[in-house]
Amino acid sequence: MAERYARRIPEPTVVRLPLYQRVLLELSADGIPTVSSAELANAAGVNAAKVRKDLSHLGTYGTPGTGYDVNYLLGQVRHELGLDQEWEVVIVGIGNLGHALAHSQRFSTQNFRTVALFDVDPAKIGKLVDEMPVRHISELEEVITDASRAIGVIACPASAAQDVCNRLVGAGIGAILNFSPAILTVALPVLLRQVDFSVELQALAFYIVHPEATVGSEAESQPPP
Amino acid sequence: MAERYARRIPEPTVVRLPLYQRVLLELSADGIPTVSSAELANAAGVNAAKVRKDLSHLGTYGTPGTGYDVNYLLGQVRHELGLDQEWEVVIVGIGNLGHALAHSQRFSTQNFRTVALFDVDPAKIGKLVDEMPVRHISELEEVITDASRAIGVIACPASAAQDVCNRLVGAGIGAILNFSPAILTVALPVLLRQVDFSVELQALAFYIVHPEATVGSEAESQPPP
DNA sequence: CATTGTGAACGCCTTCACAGCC
DNA sequence: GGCTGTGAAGGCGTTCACAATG
Repeated sequence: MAERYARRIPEPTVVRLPLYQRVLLELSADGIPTVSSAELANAAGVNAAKVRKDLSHLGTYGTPGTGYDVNYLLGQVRHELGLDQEWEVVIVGIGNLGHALAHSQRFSTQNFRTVALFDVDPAKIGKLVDEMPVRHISELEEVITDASRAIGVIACPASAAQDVCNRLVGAGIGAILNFSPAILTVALPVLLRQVDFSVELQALAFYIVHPEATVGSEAESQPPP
Repeated sequence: MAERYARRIPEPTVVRLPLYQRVLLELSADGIPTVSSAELANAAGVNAAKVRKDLSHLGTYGTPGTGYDVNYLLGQVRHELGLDQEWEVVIVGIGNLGHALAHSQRFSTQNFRTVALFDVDPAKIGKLVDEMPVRHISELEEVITDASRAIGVIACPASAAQDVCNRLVGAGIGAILNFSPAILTVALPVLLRQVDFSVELQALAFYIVHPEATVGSEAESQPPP
């Protein structure tokens, strides 16, 4: 089946697809054959209209009166997310966080495979983490095979992040996930996403200080009969 | 100076404030007295109009023709984020990630102070991590003093996350930062934010598979003379 | 004269609501 | 009858562009 052409999927939808995927995975494991948008919405913590609109971007996979076939929809969502192929991940910066990421089940499941660990600290190089040797960053280019389809994870201090980023880009990496609090600059064709713990913490503090600014919960509640 | 009343700040702005705060901190450390919205925007990786609109939500702190006074604006932003007071953080789940977070400089700087570590694993309890003993979750209530102003960090496996969440809410915690991939349900008055590595990874994979869906970079480029 | 603050225009996502289908 | 898919409406944040200002 060929790709449908050029439907652009809104980025908020892209970020919710992994949620749906996870819920569908559980439903599938439980042997549940179909879900309605309302059930899926409830499990994912969003509302039903959003689920239907989101899924409509992928195609017409639902059955009126019945809902969605769990396994079929799961396959479609996984295909859309590229989870039916394998992704190589390299982690740069094997401090506490890099260590945690390297161990993480979540990185290794879902067809993301950590293929290399890098650092600059001579004391760390050569050590085995999760049965993988920690290498010096300079070996980056040698280790990655299909760089344009590999994902680089930056878990080093902010001060080194831009340099690491440049090296990753230089090696032709396709996408970067940056866990450092540095604001990185990359040439446009390289994908870049940011995960920043302290931003989340500070946002929480803001909303504690400003309860009136809190936005309502998303999840749907039972409407009165 | 009393709070201005009931200006609601959009959540995208709230999330950008920590970015500005960080940039301003650096500028201040470098002894730079003023910034324009364009400079601040460039350093934060957003555009100038957004910076001005964001800051206008806090008040009228800029000077036409000059820009913003770095130290004054920094103080205002920090006040708005509640960073001029201290925040107690408890971490639940001292696996690799919890360990990393406990060690993290970022959690301890910025007036976020980790005050307790919890787990259920008897093998971990009593161990010292960062000079702090790991306690059993059952001690949660005893350890937290002003729970409503404390932030609970969930770093345990997804399977235990809802239970931990319930305990945190039961102890009267004010806000929760959830690093597990579980979708949590809480009573409304409790603030909840989610950080999910695998979602980010899957989003990156999506955009590698669908280059045409990529949204353009935010940063401003030099306009031609 | 550089730069802010902000109404207004715009674009985009969310929500509604219902026709259509099983 | 239950539920999907979707046009239309609505809401909200972003961007524009310019009058106001030190």
